[in-house]
Amino acid sequence: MAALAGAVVLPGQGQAVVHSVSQGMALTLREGICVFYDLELAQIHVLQEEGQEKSSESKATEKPVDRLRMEIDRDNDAIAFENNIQQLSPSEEGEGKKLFSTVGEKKSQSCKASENLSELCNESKEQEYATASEQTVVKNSKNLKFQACAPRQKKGEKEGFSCCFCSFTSARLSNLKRHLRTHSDEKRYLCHLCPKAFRTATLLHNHVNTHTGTKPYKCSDCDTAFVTRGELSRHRRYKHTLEKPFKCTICEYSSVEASKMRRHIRSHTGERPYPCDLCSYASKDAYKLKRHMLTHTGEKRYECCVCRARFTQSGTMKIHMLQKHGENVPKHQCPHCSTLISRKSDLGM
DNA sequence: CATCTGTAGCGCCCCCTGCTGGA
DNA sequence: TCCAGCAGGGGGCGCTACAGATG
Ligand SMILES: [Zn+2]
Ligand SMILES: [Zn+2]
Ligand SMILES: [Zn+2]
Ligand SMILES: [Zn+2]
Ligand SMILES: [Zn+2]
Repeated sequence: MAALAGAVVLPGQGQAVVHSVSQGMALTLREGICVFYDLELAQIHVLQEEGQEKSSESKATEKPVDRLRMEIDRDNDAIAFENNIQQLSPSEEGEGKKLFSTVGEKKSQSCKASENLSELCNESKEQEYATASEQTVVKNSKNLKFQACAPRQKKGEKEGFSCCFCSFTSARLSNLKRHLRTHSDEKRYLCHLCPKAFRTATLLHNHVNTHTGTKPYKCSDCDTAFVTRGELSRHRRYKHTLEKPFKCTICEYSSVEASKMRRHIRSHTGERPYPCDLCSYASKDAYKLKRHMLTHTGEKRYECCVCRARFTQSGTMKIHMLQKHGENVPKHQCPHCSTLISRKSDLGM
């Protein structure tokens, strides 16, 4: 298809990573379709804030903040555990705006903070490394607190158990208990191949599989395999079922992933949540900002394997390959004369 | 309780496209 | 005119974190 000049295989393109493409199979997305409603300002604002927060987080990559938040978390734990579970009236999500609203309220909680834990955890903590299959317990004083945290089911209202740290509610006590762990920094499942730690055995198992290359979930339609079921499911939607649950209400665009829809929505709103620290540029997309940063550093990650010329973007190098080193590279012919132009964009004048 | 199953989200990288300005 | 720089919109995947439901 398309693929300018066909699928030209570029011999070892510099440092570019070549991803294998897969193909696929069939499966049904059970749930309905999530519609992105017309830019309700409120929601957009939520998104925006979230985006900014994220951008600063991601580009900062420093830990100080996280450490700070972790400490705050610890304190909260200490305090909040007494108050414990509360009954909250959920009733949050409206039906349709669902996605946006969930997105909006999602990040909330300081749950995040507990995520960069692995790095902190693995430093000291006498960890007895677990084998791939089994796991050992890392001593963590926090456990005790949790044990003491006896959830109480409030009277009347909606029955269910609510978390006192966030808006989470569950009809099952067991799920609430499990949820509570997300507010702690405890990660008792240790990888024996790297310093990472996880909260659940499944998580560790999946992680270890990424080390070993074990991919239990094979696509029946194309032989591509994945570490998790979710990856396989997504792959099938992309390659085989073509299900795109997320629909834009402003245009015809639809996507397989919610994050793609959010990215797309920004093309409508013009929102640019990822500002550059060094200039006035701001991006709608985190990766675009990263790419932009290369213009400040001068880094040229892509090298032509033939002439060693270096380029800032993989696409630019690819074009270079075609124009300079490609045989029978189709040139674009000017519709008005017989001139052959190597670049379509140069046809414009 | 552990486990299965499915989703949410972030990140990474690629693709293609189109414009721009200097050589 | 050529060509590299560089931004916009989007596809596809890697991996982690969780929630609902079950045994
Ligand atoms: Zn497949
Ligand atoms: Zn590991
Ligand atoms: Zn749209
Ligand atoms: Zn900049
Ligand atoms: Zn070259």
